[in-house]
Amino acid sequence: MARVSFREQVLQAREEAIVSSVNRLLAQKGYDGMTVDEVAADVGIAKAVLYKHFPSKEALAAAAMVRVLDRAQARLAELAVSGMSAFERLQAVARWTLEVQLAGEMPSLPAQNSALRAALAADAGYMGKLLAVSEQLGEWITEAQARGDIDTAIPPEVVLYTLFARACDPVLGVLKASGAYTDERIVALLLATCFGGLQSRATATAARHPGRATRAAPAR
Amino acid sequence: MARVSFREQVLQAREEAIVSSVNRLLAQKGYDGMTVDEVAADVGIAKAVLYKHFPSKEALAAAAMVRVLDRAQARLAELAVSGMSAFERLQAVARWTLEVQLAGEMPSLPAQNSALRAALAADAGYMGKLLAVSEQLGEWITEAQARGDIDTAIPPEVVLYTLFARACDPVLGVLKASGAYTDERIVALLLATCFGGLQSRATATAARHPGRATRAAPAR
DNA sequence: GTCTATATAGCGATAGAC
DNA sequence: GTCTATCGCTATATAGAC
Repeated sequence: MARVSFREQVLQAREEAIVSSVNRLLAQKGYDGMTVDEVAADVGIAKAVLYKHFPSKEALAAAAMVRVLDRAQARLAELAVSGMSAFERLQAVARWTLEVQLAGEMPSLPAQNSALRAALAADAGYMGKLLAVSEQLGEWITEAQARGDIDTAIPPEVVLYTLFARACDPVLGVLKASGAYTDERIVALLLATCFGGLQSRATATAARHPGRATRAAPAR
Repeated sequence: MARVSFREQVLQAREEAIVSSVNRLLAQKGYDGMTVDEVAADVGIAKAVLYKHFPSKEALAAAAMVRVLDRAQARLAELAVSGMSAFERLQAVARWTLEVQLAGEMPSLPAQNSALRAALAADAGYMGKLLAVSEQLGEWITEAQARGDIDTAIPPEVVLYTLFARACDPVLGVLKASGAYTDERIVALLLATCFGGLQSRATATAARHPGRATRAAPAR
């Protein structure tokens, strides 16, 4: 039957608490900076207990990534029935990732760490979620391109990677640390640079006509 | 006198070899992934000798960063007398950083590592170079904005940070690893997304007229 | 089942031999 | 002056007490 014992509920609640701590610590200090002792102390349990739930530090990171992908999927599901255009949905997703980052809840993993990346690639749950999210976004990207809202000269997967990269763009942290901008303004600025680029619209339009060379190098 | 002994020349040459190795290893494995033993082995000297030249691993990283900033400064000096517009010079700088990254010669430091960041902030050579490069770029940015080539709604320092961030954009590594693009095309694509944004020009122009909401959120 | 205490290993940094 | 050998510390992971 589907009956879940009280004991199992307690265990699951603690697991959630662990993943939540890992998520925040990964956002604050990154993977290499986070220690397992710290996680145990933050959750309020002994390290040995932590290892009863998760077999390794890599598994902890994977669990945190799965949770953030779960949340992303939930946000995608909301947007799917929102009546927004594909382009607006993509912007809304980008905005959401920036807000998660501002809230200090976006786990950051090192770009290059062969052991960790191998562990993540071997995690079926992580890879499945990542694929599902990527496919949904890919659909919206091609739709936005078909409607003429996203530059068709950019391959869809490059658009996808660009959006993923913006979800952990260090510029947000720098702007936040400078203290010169409100959170709202930071989000607006980063969305503008991501979707609109640095170039002014006037220049971009003028560059469409041959004879001038001020436009950014075309994506051949 | 300015006479430099043969011995000192040898020491300086070795120092250059050390920094060169550190630079490449930082680009390959990142700061946390790089070990001092590895550096010594790569240079072909004993670790103790390494510590005669540089007092710590952090100092090694700082030296590598100073060297890359030196090279950036040299490139800026070339561009300053090139006859290009400010906007074109900024694009040329961005292109150069992408090419350095493609060549596997862009050292990558962790975004969050208090000890390392403190050491870098305390390094006068590093901070001086960083300031000099930033100021030169800042001049070009404001000039490009005055000429209407860069969006004036974006504060100059945000443009600066965006360019710095593109110099270590992980998207380049992903595209390179996919093997689906030539180096030239990768550079073209990343320059296009950075300066031109994801949005198509047609949509961007249409959005200038009120009544539609397809443009990226304006930078208020 | 939970915690204390420890095993094990890797890395930054150094002392001492030649 | 250069290298071998090692120290000391930290962090992941585990065994055994209660």
